[in-house]
Order: sequence, then C-alpha cells, then structure tokens
Amino acid sequence: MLRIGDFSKLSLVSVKTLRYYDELGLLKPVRMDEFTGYRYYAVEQIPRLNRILALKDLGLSLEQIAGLLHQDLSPEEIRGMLRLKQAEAKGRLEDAQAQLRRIEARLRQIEKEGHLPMYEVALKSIPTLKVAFVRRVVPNYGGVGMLFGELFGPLVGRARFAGPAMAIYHDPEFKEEDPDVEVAIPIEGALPAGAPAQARELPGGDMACAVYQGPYEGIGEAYHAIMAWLEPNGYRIAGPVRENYLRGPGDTSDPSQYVTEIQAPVEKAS
Amino acid sequence: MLRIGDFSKLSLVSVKTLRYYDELGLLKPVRMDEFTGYRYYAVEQIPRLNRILALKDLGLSLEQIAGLLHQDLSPEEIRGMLRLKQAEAKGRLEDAQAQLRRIEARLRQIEKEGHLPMYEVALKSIPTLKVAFVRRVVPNYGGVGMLFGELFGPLVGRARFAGPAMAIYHDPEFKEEDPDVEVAIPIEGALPAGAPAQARELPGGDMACAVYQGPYEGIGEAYHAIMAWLEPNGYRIAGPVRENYLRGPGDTSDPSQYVTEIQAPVEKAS
DNA sequence: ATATACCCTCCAGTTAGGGGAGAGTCAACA
DNA sequence: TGTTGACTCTCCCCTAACTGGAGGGTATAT
Repeated sequence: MLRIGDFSKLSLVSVKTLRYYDELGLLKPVRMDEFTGYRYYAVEQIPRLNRILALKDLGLSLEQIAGLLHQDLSPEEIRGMLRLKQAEAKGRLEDAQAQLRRIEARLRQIEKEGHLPMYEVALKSIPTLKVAFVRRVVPNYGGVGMLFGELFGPLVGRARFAGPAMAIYHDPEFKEEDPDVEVAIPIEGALPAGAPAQARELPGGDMACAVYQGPYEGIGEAYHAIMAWLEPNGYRIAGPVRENYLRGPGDTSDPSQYVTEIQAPVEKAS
Repeated sequence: MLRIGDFSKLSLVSVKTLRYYDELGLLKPVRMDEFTGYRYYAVEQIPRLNRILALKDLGLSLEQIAGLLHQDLSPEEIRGMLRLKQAEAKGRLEDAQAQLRRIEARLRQIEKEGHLPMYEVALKSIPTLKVAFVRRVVPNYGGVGMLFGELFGPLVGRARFAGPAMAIYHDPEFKEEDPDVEVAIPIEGALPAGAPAQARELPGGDMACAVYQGPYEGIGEAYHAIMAWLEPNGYRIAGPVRENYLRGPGDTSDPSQYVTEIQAPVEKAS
C-alpha cells in the first residue's frame, strides 16, 4: 500500500494527475480511507497506469481511454479506433508541414524585403452564391463601369442584394485590351423580368484572398502578392479571378478609400 | 459602416470570434453605439483582420499577435520571433511523426497478435539517484538473493531508504552463468561506516520501462516487449539494464504477486 | 403594430491538468 | 507525550481560443 506521493514517485506521474485520473474513474486507488480521504495505491496498478499513458501518447483522449479500458473492446474495434487516430495523426503531420512551409516563406520574404508584406494572403472557403450577372468583352477596363450601369440600372429597387458587387475576369491571361469581363452581384430570391442581367450560381471553393485599399491603378501589387503566395504554400490557380468591390465608386468619391478583395480560386499543386 | 453580422459574412470570421477579438483589443470596431452597444465595422478593417489570421496560421498566439500589431516591432525582432516559431513548428512536426510511427507500430502489432500487447513500454526520464550498492560476479541468478542479504544486512535500521531495491546487469549480453550483477538501493544521507556496501550516484536519463507482474522465471517476456518496442520507436539500448523490485520476496511470499519494473537506458537511433 | 432577424452581455463548457489556500493527518524525533 | 515538518485532502481559479445558450434589447420590413 502506497500513499499517493510514493506512488507518484514510482510511476513518475504527478500527484495532481493521479487525483485527476481518480476523479475520471481511469485509475481508482485500491483503497480510500473512509475518514481521512487518503488514497492508497498498490504497485500492481502501475501496469494499468502505463497503459493509460501509452494510449495517451497515441493521441487518444482520456475519455476514449476510459471507454477502451472499461468496455474491453474487441480487437476489431480497437483496430478501427487506431486507424481513426492514424488518420488524425496524418492530418496533424500535414498541418505541421504546411505551417513550417508558411513560416519559412515568411522568413525568406522578410530577409528579401526587410519587412512584413503589405498584403496578407489568406485561404478561405467561399460558398456558392446566386448572382445576377452581365458578361461582355469590353474595349478596356474603363468599360467595366458601364457594365455595372447596365447590371444595376434595371435592378436597383427591384431585387434584394445579398452582398457586394464583383467582377470576374475570364481571360486565361491578363489582357490590357478587350478583356472578357463579367460583372455580378449576389441576389436573394428571383431575378425581376425584363432586365438584361441573367442569374446563375457562382461556384464557391477554396480561394486565395487579398484585400487592397486604394485606387484601381495600384491593384496590381495585390495580384503580385497572391501570385507570390501560391508557390511556397503549394497551390496553383484553378479558375477565373474575381474582384469583390467592398467599397467602390458607389460608396465614396475618394478613390484612395476604395477597398477591393481579390479572390483567386486555387487547388493544391500536387 | 457594417454591423457585426455583415462584417462577419464579408470576412468569413464568426461573430463570436469578432467579439472576442474586440475584447482582446485585437480588432476594435470603428464605432460602438453608446446606448445600444452595437458594434460597427468598416471594410478597411479587413486587411488588419487578415493579418491577424495570417499570423495565427503561423502559430502565434493572439497575445503575441496583439503585441506585434501594437508595438510595431523592428524587422529584426520579427525575424527572431519567426525563427522561434520555426523551431516550435519543427518540434510539432517531429512529435507528429513520432506519434504516427507509434500508431502504426501498434496497428502492425495488433494485426500480428490479434490483441493489445501485454506489456506497455513507456519512455521515462529517470532522475539520478544516490544509492548504496554491492557489485559482484555471481555463479547464477540465485546468487542475487545473497547479494541483497549482503547489501541490506548491515544497513537495515541504520540508513534511510529512498526507494525500492534494484539490480543492474552489467554484462554486455545476457549470460546464464556468472553474471556481473550490482544490487542497489536508493538512500538518503550518508552511508553508515562499516558496511560492505559503497555509495555512488546512479546516473539517470531516458529509459524504456515495462512493469512485469509474476515470478521471476517469466520476466523474459517483458524484456522481449522492450526489445520489440525499440525499433519502431527509433531508439536503441544505451547502457546496463536495471530491474526495480517494486514488490519482491521481502514484501510477499507469493511469487505470482511480485511486481518488477524493467528500465532500459535508451538513446535515439540516429 | 407586429414579426423576425439581429444584436447585446453574461455565464458555462471545452482539455488535461497546474497553482495555491486552508485545513486535516502521519511519522519521526525530543 | 508533545511537537514539528512533511504529506494529504477538498475546493476554487486558471490556462487558449473560442462555441453554445439564456435572457433581454434593437432595427427593419410588412
């Protein structure tokens, strides 16, 4: 019969932990003094404690360990549980690898440029949106404003907008002239009849996103930030890039106050 | 000006999280209605929020992010911080790899034997102990009992024992005959004069440990468990193995109640 | 005027224990 | 036999980064 401190020294497990395991029913002392509440352990309990620690090292929670020890599962069930844990451990491994890559990319960036980057690129899961859209090849980027006029004119006051306006650039590469542009706005409910706009589901998915503040002439910087982010993070572009006009000409007259989010659909570069 | 729900939809960050970041001072809304308590955000705050999320993805705590954003650290300091995080991420990566190896070793074991192993092997850091010891080549393992007699006889009642008795096997390989055995017991304070025992510091370190219950004839199984544990976990033996007699002939007369912990010093197999 | 969607604060809970207060207990020593 | 110091008990609070819910107030469309 050992008092908790001696059992703790033998097993190299803290007294607090032993009391906690007692509370959880994981490892009850063989005897508990009825009057003093002192816990008394026996050396034969060490194998059970070691089993608990071993299962904990495999990534099982204490609750799972309790279930496993009490219910005496079949080897099949144990194998299933371990395979689950294997998958979880693989996930954690990949997460750790990805994080390490991100940190190293940051370090390289800071060595090269001497400061933290201006534009943060974040990976987000964008949901599918129902939008009203107009798509057309226009002579230059100034034509986008006109397209918005076409889109909004007949809609305003007759449709419920469910998000900021956006533009989608469908050219496979950047074109200074004659870009193939779609302008769109998320709507709720049905599209009113008689408008030139059509409705469609704008597919969602994982996108690399950056937010740019300032006039549209300088937005190329933010595109560069996204492009520079892709490779060290193991992604590549997987569709037409969108711009989300969080604050644009309709909201303020000062172009330096424009706020635009660029969203580039990406997929894992195998 | 956006209400918290709209800002949440734009940034894809939950309302709860936004309120939490407000509470921490990480991202205060641009305006808070004095009477209703409503938070109002602006789209220009999205870049800051994205920076927070990016730093969080690098493994920084919110407290560290707050410090970094408020104090505007120099690039040097940021680099130091990132290098620290790099080391942490490498540690997590290794942990995840080791855990995955352990799980896979378990899975193989369970496929081969059809059940969880009998003996759990655990890696423990054993501290250095001050012991009284007697070391001798004896004709066979029965002689160990005699050695204990020699060790304990003059000590009992005159020294303070600080742990269970142990034996250390110094032969580089297992020997059925003429083993080189040291028997020892941790003591507190000075060794009484006139005893044949000597005192020494028994070095600690990382040990692979297994607890065996039963008569000493069957203890080989537990040794096998330790040997089988070594390779999948990436360790090798690095010194003489010890046995810790947690319950032995001095405590019970029933050999099936003996409890023995085997401790094998190990090092990483590079 | 009402319905409902939205917002607020506060509280509790999550893991696996760690730290400490205040009170009681055990064993050795004088 | 008394005392001292080491040990133990329960209880409460704390961790990080939120999530969920209760109870109550607010904005907006019909």
